[in-house]
Amino acid sequence: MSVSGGAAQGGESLLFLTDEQLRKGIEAMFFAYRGFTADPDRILENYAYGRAHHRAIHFIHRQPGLTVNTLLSVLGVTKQSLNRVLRALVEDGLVESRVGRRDKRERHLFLTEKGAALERELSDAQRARMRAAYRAAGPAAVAGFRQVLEAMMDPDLRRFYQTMKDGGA
Amino acid sequence: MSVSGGAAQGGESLLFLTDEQLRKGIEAMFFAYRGFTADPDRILENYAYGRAHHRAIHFIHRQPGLTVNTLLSVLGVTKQSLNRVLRALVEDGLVESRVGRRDKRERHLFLTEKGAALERELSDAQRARMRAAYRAAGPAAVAGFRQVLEAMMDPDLRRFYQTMKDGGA
DNA sequence: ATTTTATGTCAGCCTTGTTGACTTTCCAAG
DNA sequence: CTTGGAAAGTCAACAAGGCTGACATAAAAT
Repeated sequence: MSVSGGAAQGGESLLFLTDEQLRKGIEAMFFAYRGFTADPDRILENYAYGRAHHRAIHFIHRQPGLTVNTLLSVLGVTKQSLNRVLRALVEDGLVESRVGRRDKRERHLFLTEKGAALERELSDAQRARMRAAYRAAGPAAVAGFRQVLEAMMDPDLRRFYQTMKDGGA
Repeated sequence: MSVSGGAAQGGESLLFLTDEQLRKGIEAMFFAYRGFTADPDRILENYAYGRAHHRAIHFIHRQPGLTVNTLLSVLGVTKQSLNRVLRALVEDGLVESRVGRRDKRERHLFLTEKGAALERELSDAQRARMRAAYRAAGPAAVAGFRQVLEAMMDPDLRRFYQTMKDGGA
């Protein structure tokens, strides 16, 4: 139940590790994620796309030329599921799929200008909320926010997240 | 695109508000949320339940006796969608639905012992990851984490979140 | 008493996830 | 040069969990 005791422990109180605090953290994640996706979701309704399309567009923008297989593991869905989404985006002219030069089995994905425009619209909205939250909380809180989130990721994804740390492709 | 300039601003640098930093925050949310749901999802596979059941169970545990309508707005789904989930949980004997005493239109929801057991199994797993992340990041980071998440919520949900701040019902 | 509102249920549809089976393309090893 | 296997794509069928619309019943309001 409570964290190895409950009262103050060493030099630092460990009260932030109580079940109650952890529960609040869980709920905070849940509610915040709702807010996090709300604005893009509203925009996507105007096109005939969903969250799945948004995610694909986001990472193609972030790493132009990434392969389908890479995108698959980043998104954590099956190729069949991604394929449906990708096909729609290619047909609609938002994404270009180029056969690999070295390995022609691979398809490298790029946003077209039209795709980039939608990406901008979506990420502008999402960043606006993020910016407001960051500004309200301040730089120290933001650092903590990032630290906790990183610690929460699965190791594989954390590695991926960190390699694309501060630059697109 | 950078934040109102880019260089240091007032007393504090505003570099944490650049588009790059915001993008990293967005990705951190995405990857962390995957980790956040991974453990419960694995457990739920053993029963025939999904994330939707988990969410219902979580909030019924947190506020025993809450009405269907309240749960509806907390979860942000339609009553029809919730109904399907709730019906399964009631039929399987995890949730009890009692007619309201004052207003007999309302149904008040409670976990049975069986429901409470599943709740424990799920939240133990989720809290274990949360605890590890909290411990790794430290109390100051956790405070920041919570601050940013709160700032990211829609106002209505933030109010709800805060009212059930530090005690179930 | 009748109408209106709140609540919950049922039926049917859509998106997006899943598995499984199969083909095509192509690299690389025998 | 042939063959084995990886990468990619396709088709089909299905499940979870969103949605809307129609409807039943209880409570409240007129």
